[in-house]
Amino acid sequence: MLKLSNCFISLLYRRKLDFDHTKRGKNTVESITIKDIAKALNLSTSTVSRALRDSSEMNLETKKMVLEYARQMNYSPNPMAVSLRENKSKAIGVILPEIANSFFSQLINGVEEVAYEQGYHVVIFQSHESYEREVANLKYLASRRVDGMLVSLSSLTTDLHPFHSLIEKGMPFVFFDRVPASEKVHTITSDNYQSSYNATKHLLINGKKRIAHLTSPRYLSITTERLEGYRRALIDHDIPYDENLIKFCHYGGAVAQENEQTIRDLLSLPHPPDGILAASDRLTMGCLEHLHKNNIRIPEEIAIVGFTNMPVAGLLDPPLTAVVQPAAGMGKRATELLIQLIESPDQIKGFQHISLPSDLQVRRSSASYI
Amino acid sequence: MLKLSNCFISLLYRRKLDFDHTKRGKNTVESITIKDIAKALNLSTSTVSRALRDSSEMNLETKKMVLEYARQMNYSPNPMAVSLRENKSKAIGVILPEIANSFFSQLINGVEEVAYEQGYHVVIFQSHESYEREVANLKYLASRRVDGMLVSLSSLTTDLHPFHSLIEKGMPFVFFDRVPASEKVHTITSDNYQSSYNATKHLLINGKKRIAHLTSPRYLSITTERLEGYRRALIDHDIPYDENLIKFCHYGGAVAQENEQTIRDLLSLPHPPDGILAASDRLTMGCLEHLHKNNIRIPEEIAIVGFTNMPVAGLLDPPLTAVVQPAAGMGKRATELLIQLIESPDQIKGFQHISLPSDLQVRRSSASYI
DNA sequence: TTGTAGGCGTTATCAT
DNA sequence: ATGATAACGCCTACAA
Repeated sequence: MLKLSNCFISLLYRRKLDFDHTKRGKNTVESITIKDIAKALNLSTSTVSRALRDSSEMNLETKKMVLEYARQMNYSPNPMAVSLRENKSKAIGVILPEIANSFFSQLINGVEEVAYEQGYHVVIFQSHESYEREVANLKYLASRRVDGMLVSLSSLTTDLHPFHSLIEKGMPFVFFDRVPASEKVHTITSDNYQSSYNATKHLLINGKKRIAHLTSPRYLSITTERLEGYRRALIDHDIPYDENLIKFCHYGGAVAQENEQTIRDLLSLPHPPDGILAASDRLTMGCLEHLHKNNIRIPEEIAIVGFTNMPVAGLLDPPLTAVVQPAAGMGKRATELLIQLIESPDQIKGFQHISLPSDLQVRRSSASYI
Repeated sequence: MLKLSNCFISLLYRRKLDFDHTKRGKNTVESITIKDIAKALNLSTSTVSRALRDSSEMNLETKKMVLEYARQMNYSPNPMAVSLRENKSKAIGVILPEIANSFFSQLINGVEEVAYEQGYHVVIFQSHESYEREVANLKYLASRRVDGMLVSLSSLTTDLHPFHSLIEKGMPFVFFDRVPASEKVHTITSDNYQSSYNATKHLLINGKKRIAHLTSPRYLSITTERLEGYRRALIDHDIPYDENLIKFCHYGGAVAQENEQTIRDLLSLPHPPDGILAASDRLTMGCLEHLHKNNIRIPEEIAIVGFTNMPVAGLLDPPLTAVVQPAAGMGKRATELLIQLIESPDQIKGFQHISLPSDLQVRRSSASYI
């Protein structure tokens, strides 16, 4: 039986000097391997491996010794070797429009929470609302062999072929928020129809009669769902639906110029709106900025309700009525589902379509009495 | 010479069915390997490898054939195998307090831009201002064998040993924004002293005489630098430095309760401040919220200047005078330096300390005439 | 109970 | 010009 001394620890991560048989990456941090442990304890690598995997078919003494030594040496298995063997990377790829956005960064928080808990790491890519970059990210993540992907589509994505071809090849996918219209993918969304209905109804109840809807491109399903909620609320309150009041923004708000132009168009209508329902952070802020610039009183002349997760909504001028989506919750649910798809796909029958409730936070931008 | 038919493409990512000699991860996406190419073209793996690496010592015809086939099959090398062999992961670890924060998410944008350009991927971890989580992330990233790390310290970090021990073992590190006071690390910061000096001077010029400074814990170097700028501006304007007006927030603004209490303490001083310089998003918003709640007029009763990168600063009530840090630029510079440290450390002599200029955007919260 | 051998995908070295 | 081999670190079927 070997006696283990504490000085073992000092060997940890030593740089190997006997290292010239091949030109490897220099200046890399070297860690202890199973082979090192085996050598040190006069065992074979398989025995060490067994001990570390806590096999039952072995001498308890040996196992204890190995585990103790490994602990002292701060051993941790080389993830690259494990990945290579298992043909999985324990990594999840995330593709979304941008992270400098309250909604998406909260979403990522939810993703990370679940992922790290389950031993996955998260690799984040931004499409910046560009279809090309989205597809490039997709390819790169596939080539990096991530175990699964979470995606929120760019506002410009219409061709879903690249996604479907990966799905067919067996890559697990879950879409959230900006999901494809197709029924044949897993999706996590917030209750777009209902929250849009409620927001519109709220404006109507506050006496607004010409409510504009500023939204993302029409081929996104969140757009059509929100539009439908908006439309239904109008119908339920006997207000005519006017197509001139619906503005689809190609870049989903990412391009300031487009926002500016759209809002200007809206305000210069022969019969301009007295209320606006804006479908994203950017669109909402664009509105606010433009109304400020033109000294239009909010909500008296024009009321605003915006989809936004910004924590400062209440500190804006005026305090902003907001549809707050359960971003972190959506990230968590999506990740839970994805990991299930990765680890036990047979348990999941059919395609999941999960919808979580949003929260309408009423403030002064839509209700002058507050 | 083999003739290549287009149907090769359909083989891509096929699921291998002859796959029972060992229990591998099921349901994984299988990709084409060098071995597959070799078999298909009746070559050895070494020849294929050589062709793919564009070796000059080989038949041009063969090379062309291999490359064409690989292209058709959409071959991409298995990064796990490459990593294992090269003992490097082409991954950069990032640890920072939180991503749901304009400054940090812009910082990440900068990091990603450079990293992906250079073929690295970025793995992001949040400390959520907890020292324990920070250290746990550090260990995890080390065990994942990232090639280098970018770190912005949690507000509670005082013990830098875990970092230094990794640095000694050869792990490349670059700190940004919240950097250790030590001279013996690479750092990227904004010009904390100067921007704080300018902001304070701006308040003084606008007639404020009792300026409070709401800031992060005192052992962070950004705190001492900003404090020094503030102090110097007071001295230069013959205003006495009053310790009661300096409030260090243990959690750097992350805990709303602490912010609230701190601001309340400040306002209930026998001689309360008429101006506040707040050192972070959270602290600034905490102030704003509290002043709103108590109907204190900004800037007449109390003026505010805040360090913040929020794009909506100008839409707040009142529009907020902001010290805007070059977040994306800091991320880029940090990543460039880190990649240099990883790939050619010999080129870098001594420790780099890069400081980038901030921008003071004057709005109504500090200047009633605007 | 433990050791040996082979393989995951890639590439450098040596041999042909 | 090309092929065989070994090695990166880990795991496991099989042999001892």
